[in-house]
Amino acid sequence: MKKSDQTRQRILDAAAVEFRDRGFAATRLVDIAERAELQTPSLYYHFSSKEELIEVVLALSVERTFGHVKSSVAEIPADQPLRRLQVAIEAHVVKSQEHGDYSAATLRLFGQMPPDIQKRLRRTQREVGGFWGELLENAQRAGAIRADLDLSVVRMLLLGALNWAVEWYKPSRRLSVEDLATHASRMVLDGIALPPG
Amino acid sequence: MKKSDQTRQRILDAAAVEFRDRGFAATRLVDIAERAELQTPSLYYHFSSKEELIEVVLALSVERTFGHVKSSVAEIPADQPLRRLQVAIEAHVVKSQEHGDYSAATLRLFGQMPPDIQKRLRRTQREVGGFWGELLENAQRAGAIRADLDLSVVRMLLLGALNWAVEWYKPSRRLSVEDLATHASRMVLDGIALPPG
DNA sequence: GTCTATATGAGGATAGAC
DNA sequence: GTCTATCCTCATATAGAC
Repeated sequence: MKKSDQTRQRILDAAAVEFRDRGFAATRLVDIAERAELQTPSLYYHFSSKEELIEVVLALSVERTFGHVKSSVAEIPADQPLRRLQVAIEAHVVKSQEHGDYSAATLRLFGQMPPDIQKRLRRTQREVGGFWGELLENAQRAGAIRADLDLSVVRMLLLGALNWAVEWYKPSRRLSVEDLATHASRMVLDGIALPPG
Repeated sequence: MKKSDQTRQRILDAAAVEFRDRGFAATRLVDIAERAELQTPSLYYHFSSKEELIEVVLALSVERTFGHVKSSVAEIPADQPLRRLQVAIEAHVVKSQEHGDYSAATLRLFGQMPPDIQKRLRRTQREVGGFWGELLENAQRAGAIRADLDLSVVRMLLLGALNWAVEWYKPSRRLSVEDLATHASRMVLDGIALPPG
């Protein structure tokens, strides 16, 4: 890796944290520069504007998590649709926590980005939505999911629960990321109520 | 209601929309003033600063939804803990959608507010958390919820799914708010998977 | 690649009339 | 209560040296 790439990475990591904590407009380039340990104008060697910075942060966030979800699911045979769903849920939780700064920044800022930025990012978002939609549809067609559920609603409730975890989860001895992921998949798939009887 | 109160309400409604769409720092007082149909300096007759405005929006948001949840749950006997939980979930969904501008603004901006504002608002947040925690604990003690679940994790996953709905749900003939609420309670309580067999 | 120095525009807040 | 006019601070972005 070239030195330039390392600096670029440092800037992005710093930007993710600052954007998450302060929001887009309130984040000053000098905050990002300080965290990345260089001077403000040096940022412009790597990025052409503050908007380009946030756009890269948001794009990386989604791509990383989704990439891991896709590859994890690919390892499970298609004839185990419920197991595929479980793996997807747990992979999503684990990976989004792994770069939680980026995930949380995306969660908070995406909806506030100017329309042109949102438009470019929505391409990936649709791809993600389509992938989860297929996972759910395949499971429902196989009779593994209740037939009377609206899967687009389920998908959004599900992703809401998972994505929101970056807002509150902090790794601890009591609750590992894997425990969190397991709780998520169990709640969504089996529910929290004890089956009657 | 005095005229002053009406204007105050118009300003708050306008502020919720603008803050939600642009974030705190990027929202200009002139945007809020235009939406509320007055001039920028007139805002200062009703509020002493931009920060006071956001703080009132955030406080109102949580109080309204939580107030409705509490009063809805109070109508259900304590010996039906699962039913109480279901009612709480559905009340939370319905009421948070009812003033969706405020809810979405809170969802996006709370974590970005300066520490002193967050601190003051956390009092109510803890109250809300405690209430949901008791709902879950009572149900678990009554044997209605799986004994091996960490209820604080369940609570946060659950509220994440519900709160995130203000980001994506739009009322339609196909899916009423009540349908959304039902889907949420069913997913959380019973899960989406068909019981085996 | 990173720096110092600076131009420039914008928005929160106040003064004071009506 | 709401207005017009204005102050003053501050942050993005650029110029240009090293």
